[in-house]
Amino acid sequence: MEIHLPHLDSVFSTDCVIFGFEAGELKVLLIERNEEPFKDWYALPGNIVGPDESVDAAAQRILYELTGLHDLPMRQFHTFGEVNRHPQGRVVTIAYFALIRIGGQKDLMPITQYARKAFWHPVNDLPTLAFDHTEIFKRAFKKIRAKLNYEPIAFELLPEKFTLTQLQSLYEAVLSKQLDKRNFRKKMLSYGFLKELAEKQKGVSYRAAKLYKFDRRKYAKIFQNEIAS
Amino acid sequence: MEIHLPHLDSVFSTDCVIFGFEAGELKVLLIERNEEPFKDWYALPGNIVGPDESVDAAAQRILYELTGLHDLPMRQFHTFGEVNRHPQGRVVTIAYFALIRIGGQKDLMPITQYARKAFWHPVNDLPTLAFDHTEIFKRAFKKIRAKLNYEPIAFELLPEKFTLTQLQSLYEAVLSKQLDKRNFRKKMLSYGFLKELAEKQKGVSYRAAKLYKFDRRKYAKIFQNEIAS
DNA sequence: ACAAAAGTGTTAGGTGTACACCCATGT
DNA sequence: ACATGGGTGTACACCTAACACTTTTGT
Repeated sequence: MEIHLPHLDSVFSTDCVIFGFEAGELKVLLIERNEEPFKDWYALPGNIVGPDESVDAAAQRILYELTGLHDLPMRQFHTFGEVNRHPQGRVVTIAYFALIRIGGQKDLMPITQYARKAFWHPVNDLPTLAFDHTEIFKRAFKKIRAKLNYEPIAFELLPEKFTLTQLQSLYEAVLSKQLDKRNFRKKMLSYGFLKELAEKQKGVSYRAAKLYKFDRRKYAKIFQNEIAS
Repeated sequence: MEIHLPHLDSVFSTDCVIFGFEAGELKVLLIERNEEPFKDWYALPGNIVGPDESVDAAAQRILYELTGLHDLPMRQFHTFGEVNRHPQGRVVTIAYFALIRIGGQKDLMPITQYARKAFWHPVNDLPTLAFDHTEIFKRAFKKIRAKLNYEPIAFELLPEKFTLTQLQSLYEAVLSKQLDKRNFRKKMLSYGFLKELAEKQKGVSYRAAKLYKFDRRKYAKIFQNEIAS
């Protein structure tokens, strides 16, 4: 076929909004940039998509290069297409989010020189970020707040074994509101996808709480009607 | 600043999934392509985004050029970034959907030669579409089915004045299931955002139904808490 | 013994769902 | 008069939200 695409000096990038939960606070993964533009600024991990990789694959690669994290279940949530969002030219960015356990992957370590460091920052009281990353972050935050109520994303943020109080404090942190302890427990347990373990919490100076884990298999069974589409 | 973006021979496009409701059926707006690739195929209205326009603006322009429709409230819902989705090179597409009243804008008329014609097609029993447009359509359809339950999108599809039976048959068409008439009416009216008009249906050979219209102002008042973010 | 968090039930109000008949109108 | 869709109420099951005290454990 002899027809060619128009040449446009345009590129796409991906930006990743990675959430974690630590010390009762919701946090987001930032990098300190080591390249122009916005050198020395804080930013979301993001970079240009290569010509021979899918956007989904690029998001994985770029996150790895900038933070050392790999194989996260990232989900695209919005594409930002304003003409002047990047100072050097036309860059449309496809934004992704993911939620992870901070404890599990503590080794944040940029692989390339684009980032000087990668670190967790509480979502409240974020500094101004490079590019339009503040806007991107806000949209992601809004998205996960909404999803918390109808998808089991909370368990991606918690350790594999957790107490009901930890689960509740995560909900409270994300939603920014207090919840009733009895109602919260009743409701969570009523779903039937939490598996009570024989084990208990250790190393606390008060009555140890039962540990639970999220039973993905049961969840799938319970909600298969909704998932079918 | 002397730094330049890498040159990549890549472009972005937008594709629009426009839904309409007519004769008790949900329909989608297609074009018949008049250019390679996929000349003579049916496709969603879509084309390349220009270098100096935002992606949102491009979606409006392109829809207008291919179908004659303008100023629709289009909403981005997903970006398709596979490497080989376009036979001529790397094209990432940002997909939009909108819902409109078919009656109001009957004059479908391509402005450019890219499309030979534009027409409504029932969503059930769609032919195979160009590119990955079948996949794009499916995702849009899934999205509006979900949204129907928590956003007032139904009223974008109906004429300004409608009967409760029309509203119900729209819900039934989109969700592909029967609803209980009494419960449906009770629920809709209980929201308080439907304004009962003095007027009645005309030209029917049976008891004429009351006409209602969607009161956007009341809706906003009722749901301002949810909308606030 | 005290401090700290774990754990536990009941009630009242509201919401979703199932279900069947008479009414108004045009022909 | 008849055919067609318009319009209406009740009962039961379930879910939500409000609310406070006892129990366990480590120090």
